[in-house]
Amino acid sequence: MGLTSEDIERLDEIVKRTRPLHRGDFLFRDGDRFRSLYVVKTGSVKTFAPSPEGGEQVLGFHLPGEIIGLDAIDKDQHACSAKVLETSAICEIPFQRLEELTSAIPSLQHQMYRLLSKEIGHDTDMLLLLGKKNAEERLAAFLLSLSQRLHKRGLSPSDFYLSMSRHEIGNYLGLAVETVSRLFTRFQDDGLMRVDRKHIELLDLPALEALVGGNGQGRRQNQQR
Amino acid sequence: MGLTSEDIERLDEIVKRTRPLHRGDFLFRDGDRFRSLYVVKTGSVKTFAPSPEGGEQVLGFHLPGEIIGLDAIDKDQHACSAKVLETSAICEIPFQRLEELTSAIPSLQHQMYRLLSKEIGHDTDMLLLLGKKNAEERLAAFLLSLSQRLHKRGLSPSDFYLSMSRHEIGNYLGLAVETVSRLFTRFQDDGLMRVDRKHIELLDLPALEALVGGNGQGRRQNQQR
DNA sequence: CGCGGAATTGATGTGCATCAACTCGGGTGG
DNA sequence: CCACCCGAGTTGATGCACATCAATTCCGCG
Repeated sequence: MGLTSEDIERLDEIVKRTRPLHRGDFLFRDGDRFRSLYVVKTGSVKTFAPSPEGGEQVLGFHLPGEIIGLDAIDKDQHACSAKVLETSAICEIPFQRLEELTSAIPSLQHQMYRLLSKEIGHDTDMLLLLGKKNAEERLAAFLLSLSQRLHKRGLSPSDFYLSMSRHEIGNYLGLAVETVSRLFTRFQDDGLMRVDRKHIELLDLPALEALVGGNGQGRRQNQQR
Repeated sequence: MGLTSEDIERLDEIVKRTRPLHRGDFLFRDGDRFRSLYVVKTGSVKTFAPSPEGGEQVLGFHLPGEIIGLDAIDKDQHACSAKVLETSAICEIPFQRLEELTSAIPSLQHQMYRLLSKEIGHDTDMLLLLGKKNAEERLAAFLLSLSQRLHKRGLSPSDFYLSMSRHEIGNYLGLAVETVSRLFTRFQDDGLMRVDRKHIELLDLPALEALVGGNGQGRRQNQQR
């Protein structure tokens, strides 16, 4: 990716390692001044924004290797909160230092642009999910997303623990808790997965993929031609 | 914003002015190699992505002053298409040239980060909209968004023409065409607005704002505490 | 002037939210 | 160490918002 080992070292120097955080801890809260980006090393974090009516919208679940806080650069202030879901190790990257560094290292600047751009791409995927998919497709997509992201980090793509509640999953996917619960049992009955409390085993990845995309007749699609 | 007039001039030099484009023209298509960002000077553009089932998801409508293509930086390839909705003037900014410039001008780099970050913020708003709002709130939010963006460009915030079809609005908001149509007539009956074909007059901005946020009892909210 | 797609309007169906009741674990304090 | 409690999760019954289906009207345009 065009970074020399010397570059990496310079980047490494500005990263702060923080001691492990625990379930319920906040990385930052909605309204806080923006100072740093955060990278999950181990564990998981959820981000969420308040909605006008007093509820909240879960914006994402962040797994190892993923970065948090990019949306706050614009207003120099966080518009969402980040809460740790389980004991986690998080690195902090002071943004101002990072900006100085990216000015000096073009390839690092390019990486930053890509990172920000990728985040936009993810959001786009979620828009498609929320705008056009039915409940079944949403949950399947969610499970596959977790699976793929864990796999990328060398973890099992088919056997893992959910660090978030059904309520949080439902909120994230725009579904009621009950719907999430029912779908878990349905998927299990159909032999697609095994569910025991927080423990998930995906038994038939291809079938889940077929559910998300190919759409063996899901929702009569929202009037797309 | 920290840019000297000399900086501006340098930026200006790399911008290409293109001759006016017309309804139906593409700025780029899904799959095209990424080369440039585009800025709408006058007119409007819609971006949309194919969905697996062959339909499409409208990702956004872009008005004067707004930038298009940021999501393509990551993969160096466009993941969506951009189609001109009405006769429009569009500027093209070759991204590679821009990157060279932002390397040299820290404050310009900062602006770029902010721009990308802001885009993420917009997407976040849409996620909240699609995940938590009912049809009425979505359409009200859509109208207010147009109103505010036009106003920012010195145009009337309460009297304008829609360059997109009801179908496209519905697609964007995750609603059926018929629902959009019915809501327009309902809003009109309630004295919130006047609708004549593509011509829109917003008669009661405060009431529309109340619909979006304050929620005088919209949908019994999706189980938020 | 007549065609065809866009928009409106009405009737009907349904996916999922909501309401309600019950179960299950896991943590706590006696 | 166990009885209790309480929030999380499951399961079932019901209702509603919005999609879908079906006509009809309305321009825009050749």
